[in-house]
Amino acid sequence: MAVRRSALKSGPSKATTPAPSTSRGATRGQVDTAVRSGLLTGRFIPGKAVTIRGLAAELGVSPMPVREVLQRLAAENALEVKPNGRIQIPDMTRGRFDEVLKARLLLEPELAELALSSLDSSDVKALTAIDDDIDQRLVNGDAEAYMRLNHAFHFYIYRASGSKVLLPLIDSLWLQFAPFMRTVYGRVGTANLVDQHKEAIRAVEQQDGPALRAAITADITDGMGLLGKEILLKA
Amino acid sequence: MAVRRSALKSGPSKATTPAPSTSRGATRGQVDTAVRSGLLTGRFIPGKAVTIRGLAAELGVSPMPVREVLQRLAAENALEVKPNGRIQIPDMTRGRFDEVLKARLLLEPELAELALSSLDSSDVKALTAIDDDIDQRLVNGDAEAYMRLNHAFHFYIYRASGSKVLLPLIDSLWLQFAPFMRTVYGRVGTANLVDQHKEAIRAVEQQDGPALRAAITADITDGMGLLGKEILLKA
DNA sequence: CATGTCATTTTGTGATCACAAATTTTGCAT
DNA sequence: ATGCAAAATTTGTGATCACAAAATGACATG
Repeated sequence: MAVRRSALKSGPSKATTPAPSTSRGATRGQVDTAVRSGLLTGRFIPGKAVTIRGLAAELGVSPMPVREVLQRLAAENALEVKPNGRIQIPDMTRGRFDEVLKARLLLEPELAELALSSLDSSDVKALTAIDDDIDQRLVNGDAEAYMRLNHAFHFYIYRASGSKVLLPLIDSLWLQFAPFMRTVYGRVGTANLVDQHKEAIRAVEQQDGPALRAAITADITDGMGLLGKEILLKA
Repeated sequence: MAVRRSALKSGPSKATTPAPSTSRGATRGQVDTAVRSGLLTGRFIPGKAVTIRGLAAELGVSPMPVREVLQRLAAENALEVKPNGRIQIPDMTRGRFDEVLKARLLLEPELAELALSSLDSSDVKALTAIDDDIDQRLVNGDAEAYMRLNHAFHFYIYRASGSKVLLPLIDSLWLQFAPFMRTVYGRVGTANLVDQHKEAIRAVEQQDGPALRAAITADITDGMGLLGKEILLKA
């Protein structure tokens, strides 16, 4: 049989270890990071099933840590456990989409404004670097890299807030809409995507709360509202 | 050794089975329901450790389903996995409290208004029944029953929305603040608690969206804002 | 009486197994 | 070919085990 395309381990096995690699929950952390980043970059297709043994084999670990990670992600509504126990990437529906959009608009501008005072000029530089990278990827049509960097941009801001409550909620939202957005980019491409990142960066520079809030709001509306609704109308 | 006080299996083993009891994830569903309701009624004390084997023994099941449920609840920030792997009820801090309050005020009025059109006169009756029950428990000082009923009141409304996104987020928030609120009620009692439930019911009767939103907002502010902040200032 | 050290116990983690349910494939009859 | 039943496979679940790390308690030493 032909080698099945792996949804994980994309690049040449990058040795990045955001999760503890040698301490208590080593393997679980590794699996968690792998699946999460896979979801956020759209390497999982909505509706497709995810099997414990399959993932375990792909990652070269035993089924145990995979079981726990999948349960964990199911609790965050990033995965769906069907009544027969099968686990799959949830399909996006119009209602779900509207709710995610609404929740994002409620929470993300709030957290961005909360983080504003913790961001200084060095952060502006970092954000600018990410945004420049994004512009590069957009013209190249590299949807996966775009999604990863767009996530990095937003969460660079949000994480600065030091939030322990709002941030996980937003995390859950991104995990829910990311796989669907990937399919959207697959249809319309990434070349003519627009974002409000430069406005956001300027707002950070000037420590302008309302402006940052407006930029994030506009960015969400542009990114999700315009594209997503159009696609979903066909369902 | 003396019989240790069990945090679960409170009453005379009520045969309520909200989760599937005979199908695929039977035991896991049972454990999940037990721990969740334990958290929501404040039978777990913040800072206290929760052990897998301990819970498994209490519930008469093997450690396996407990492991998965605890991971699941940790993903919802209802439990905290410390770096050494130990699991405990998170302590409430001032920052966390403010964030939960802020998130509740953003999400709950929104979802209530979203649910409004799905609520009819029969729901008004049900809500009134719950609220009458609450009034009874308040004077009797039954904090645990109060918490359970207050949760039932709010989520009766929220659930009517049919939400699959906002509702889980709010769920997570309640799991986070409930154990702390229980300790608050333990200090100040429940006799002089006030709520805006009757205003909420009237708003539902009249299908008045802004009024319902205002009632929920006021209820959250009264219930958490006033009491909680006072207690937390001592920390 | 305080304090550090060592043995004992507890605890989470990863692995493996057995089993039932569900899916998929196979094979046969129409 | 087409539909259908039965066999074979896959899959999630719960249980148990072995192991290392951590917490706890006992105890000796200052």
